[in-house]
Amino acid sequence: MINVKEHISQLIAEAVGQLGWDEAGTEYELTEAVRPEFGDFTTNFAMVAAKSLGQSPRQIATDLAGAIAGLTSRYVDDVEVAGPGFINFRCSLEWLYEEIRLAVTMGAASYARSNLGKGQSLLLEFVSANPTGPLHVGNGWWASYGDALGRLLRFVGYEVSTEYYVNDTGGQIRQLGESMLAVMEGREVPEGGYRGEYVRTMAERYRGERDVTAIGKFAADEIIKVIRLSLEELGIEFDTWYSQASIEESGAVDHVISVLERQGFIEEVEGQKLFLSTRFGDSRDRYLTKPNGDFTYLAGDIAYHYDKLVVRGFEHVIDIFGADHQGQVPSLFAAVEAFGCERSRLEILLGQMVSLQQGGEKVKFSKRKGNVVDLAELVELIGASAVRLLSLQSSIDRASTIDIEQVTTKSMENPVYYIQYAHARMAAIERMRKERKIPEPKLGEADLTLLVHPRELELLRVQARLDEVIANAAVERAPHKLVGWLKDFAGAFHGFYHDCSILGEGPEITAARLLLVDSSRVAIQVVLGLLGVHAPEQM
RNA sequence: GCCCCCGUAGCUCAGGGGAUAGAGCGCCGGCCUCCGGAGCCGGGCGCGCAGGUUCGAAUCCUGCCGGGGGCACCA
Repeated sequence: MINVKEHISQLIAEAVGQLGWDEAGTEYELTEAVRPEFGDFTTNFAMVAAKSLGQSPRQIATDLAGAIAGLTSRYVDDVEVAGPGFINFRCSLEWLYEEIRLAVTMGAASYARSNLGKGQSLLLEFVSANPTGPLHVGNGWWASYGDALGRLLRFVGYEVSTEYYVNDTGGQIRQLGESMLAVMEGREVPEGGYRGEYVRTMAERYRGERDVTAIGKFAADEIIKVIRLSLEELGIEFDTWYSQASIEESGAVDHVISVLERQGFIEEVEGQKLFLSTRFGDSRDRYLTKPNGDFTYLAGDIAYHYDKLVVRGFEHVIDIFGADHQGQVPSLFAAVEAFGCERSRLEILLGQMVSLQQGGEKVKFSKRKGNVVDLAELVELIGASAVRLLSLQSSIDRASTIDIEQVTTKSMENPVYYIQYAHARMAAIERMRKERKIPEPKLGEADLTLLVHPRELELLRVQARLDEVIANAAVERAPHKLVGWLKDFAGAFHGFYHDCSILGEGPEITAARLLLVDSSRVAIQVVLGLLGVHAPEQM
């Protein structure tokens, strides 16, 4: 079994050689044709090489197409020049049937896998919301993104660990403790404190000492349990939960500061440690300690990254931040460089802000009751699959607005049903096959060349794109491209299902179509799995 | 003031150097004696503005306009 595109690339290389052109380094593209009359694949070779060959694109294309046509190929039926100098390849349908064989023999566990990552170890940190309250819908959006990205990178051959960095120390936790103490003593919650219902609930359950630090720790631990649970309900589990407090207690922060000091990147200013991050392109130097001697947040974060890159030694580290944290990006990169790591080993992905509205009205992410801003509530309402697919539809580079009303009441706007329905139909066909006692088709016996209906071919074409879609989504850290593929694929399947009777047109065509359905099912399961969306047997 | 992201159809968003820019929703019409109609088919003078690079720009560069987010010894 071969990859047609590689095959065509070889033909091009061979033809170029025959023509005596020295164009080995030409960065041309070989892409799927955008329209049927352009064949199956297209290359822009002639346009790209025009300058260095000193000939017109049309002339180059004509010569090259002629040379390629002289080569024998099992897959390429026809080569022609079109437009400004495109070379279009028309292929026999065999390459599409190969896709069925691949999918059916490999199954959902290995079909479309690759080894782009070459086993590189990678730490993916995401969500990391402060344990001062339950997760809101916005957290869930990025959580789905991070989880899908992790699955995707694992699928293409990275050795991925996922991690949640727990900010279980510092001012916000103290604030949380003070808010709870105030509730317990019947006082007004202090300015800037936490006043959600959950604070009251925890206060009622607390039995320990009336000490702000102890209470804060208790509360953070309780909230982490809640967070963990709502993530699990979304289908997300982390390999590790990494405690900020533990880093500070272990002396790792002191250690990393001494590392920076030895390199001469720390200056003492009135007893405070100042990291000279401007030397590494930051817009200002950053304090690592406060006047009272406490570490700043950045100090802990630097120690945390030192731990990831140096102590634990991950080859590559990805952080997913909200755009509201972009300010810390230059400082972190400065620190990474200062403690002696290649900048490129750290990758920070910024998700643009997620906001909520309810029937046109903006809704604040307040922790008050009433609005469905709580992630767990939304998951309960529309299900994990719907939440995940909804959040994975668009790029994280775009600030998105979630309309609670639209998402919850007019759920037809959610493509999850359309996509899952395609899978449920595939499963239904299999049930019907058994019910009608139609024999299970065998790859070696069935005649796949019976699959010539435009709907069948369209379905296979979409499926054949999957490799590239996955690779692209992984490289661009863009799992939403998988959703785009799913929509196309589900659409192609529904069209096929509508126009082609699978079980009713005689045993030969039935066998071929059943294999096509099997193949489709493998493909869709792979992608649903990457997104963490359930593939239902029936709906 | 400086930095990051985004302006694509009425709305929500894909496409991010290639040949005629797409989908969903909404709106208007069709399609079930037949494997699930949560489906299928048809209906669309839309890339914020102005320059530039290129054989070719929605896509890359510059400027402007508009929206979001940053610019802490907070987290």
